[in-house]
Amino acid sequence: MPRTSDGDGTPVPQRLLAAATRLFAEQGYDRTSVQEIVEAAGVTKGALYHYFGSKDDLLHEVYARVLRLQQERLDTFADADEPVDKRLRDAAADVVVTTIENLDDASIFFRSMHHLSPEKNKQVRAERRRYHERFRALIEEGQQAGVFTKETPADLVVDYHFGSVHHLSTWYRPDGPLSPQELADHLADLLLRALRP
Amino acid sequence: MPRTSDGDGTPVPQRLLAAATRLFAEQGYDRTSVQEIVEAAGVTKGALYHYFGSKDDLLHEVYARVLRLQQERLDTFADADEPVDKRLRDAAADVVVTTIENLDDASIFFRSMHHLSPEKNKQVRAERRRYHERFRALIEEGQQAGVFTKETPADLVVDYHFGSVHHLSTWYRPDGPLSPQELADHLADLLLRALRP
DNA sequence: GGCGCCAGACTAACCAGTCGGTATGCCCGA
DNA sequence: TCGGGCATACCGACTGGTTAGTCTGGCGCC
Repeated sequence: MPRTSDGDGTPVPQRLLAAATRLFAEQGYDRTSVQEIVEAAGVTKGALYHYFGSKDDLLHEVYARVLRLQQERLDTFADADEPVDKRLRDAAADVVVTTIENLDDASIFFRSMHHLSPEKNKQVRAERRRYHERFRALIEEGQQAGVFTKETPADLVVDYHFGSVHHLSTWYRPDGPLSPQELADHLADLLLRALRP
Repeated sequence: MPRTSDGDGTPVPQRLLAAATRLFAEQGYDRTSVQEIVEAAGVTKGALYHYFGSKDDLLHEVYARVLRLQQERLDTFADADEPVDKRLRDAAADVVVTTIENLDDASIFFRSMHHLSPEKNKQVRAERRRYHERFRALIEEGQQAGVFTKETPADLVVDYHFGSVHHLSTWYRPDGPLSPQELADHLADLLLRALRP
């Protein structure tokens, strides 16, 4: 009964995406063969190339999914009806929690950018920039309002914080002493303290 | 006259290392063929395998060089005869400058760890940990002395800062408005402000 | 009877590492 | 001072294995 799914109920494209995400995170993009992916998803190459144009395409889909999710969440927090320092704090903490919940995505995101074709890379960078700008705007708003110090350019602060978020996939261990939320609170504290006038 | 160097004066092993560093940073480890490396260095495979055991070995050498340099510099700053907040500030700013001066090394470092053989990976991690501990000790010393807040565990602060340093290779552009030193000062400021009690 | 969905053999390209061979300088005995 | 043995430094063709992507065909639903 071949009809976009079998065995378990999830559709083939999603199974492929899930398998690819896990394998890319574990072994890296180049070290993962298309053969491995299709075996992990319980299908064959025919299926993969039916739904995706190339291996590169598969990677691009992973990026698209992550970007969409993060942007949505940021918008939610940034648009909330709260004082700017609370909005920033919530957004900063949320991105940490979300990243931890999708650690595979995160390690792929930063480690495999250069495997995307130039045009897809450009596209991802553009979306990434939008995200960055939104976050920066939040900080600038606080700086104008006098809630945050103006000593450090907002751009730098954003990169400082996201550097640490990016780094999470390198050192965070689920069996560590801190829950994702506790960790997120700490990191958000660091950011907010660094912004204190 | 083949005798460890020719054309320019630099010895062949160093030429190979330099070529490999550049290419690994530009294209990633897997995307760089041994053939490309030897061509960039102006030799052939015979030469490469004469000096290095494997492609993996070459990568390991890059890591060894970076680790040695960073550890040396950290030790210098941490052992200085200065108050703890100045020592931390200097160390934190120096690692930024050094990283910018060797951006290729930095992007390889975090992007290609998983390409090292398991045992070499372990070795690199161990050395990395030593570095981390030294830095953490500095922060803990300040916390004990009451110069830094104890609100955030020292470990976390270290990862927070190095996350941003790591991230540098992603967004830093030499033609940007800030000199490496200015940027380093800003990032060190952020760290110190986040640690203010 | 056609179309979406997929299987799996096949191909053309590439790549790390090997290996037999060559060239050069150095040491040491005669 | 000569020469021959030996080590170091390197060359480049070759091999065995792997890989992304193609293509032909078949199965079942509408």
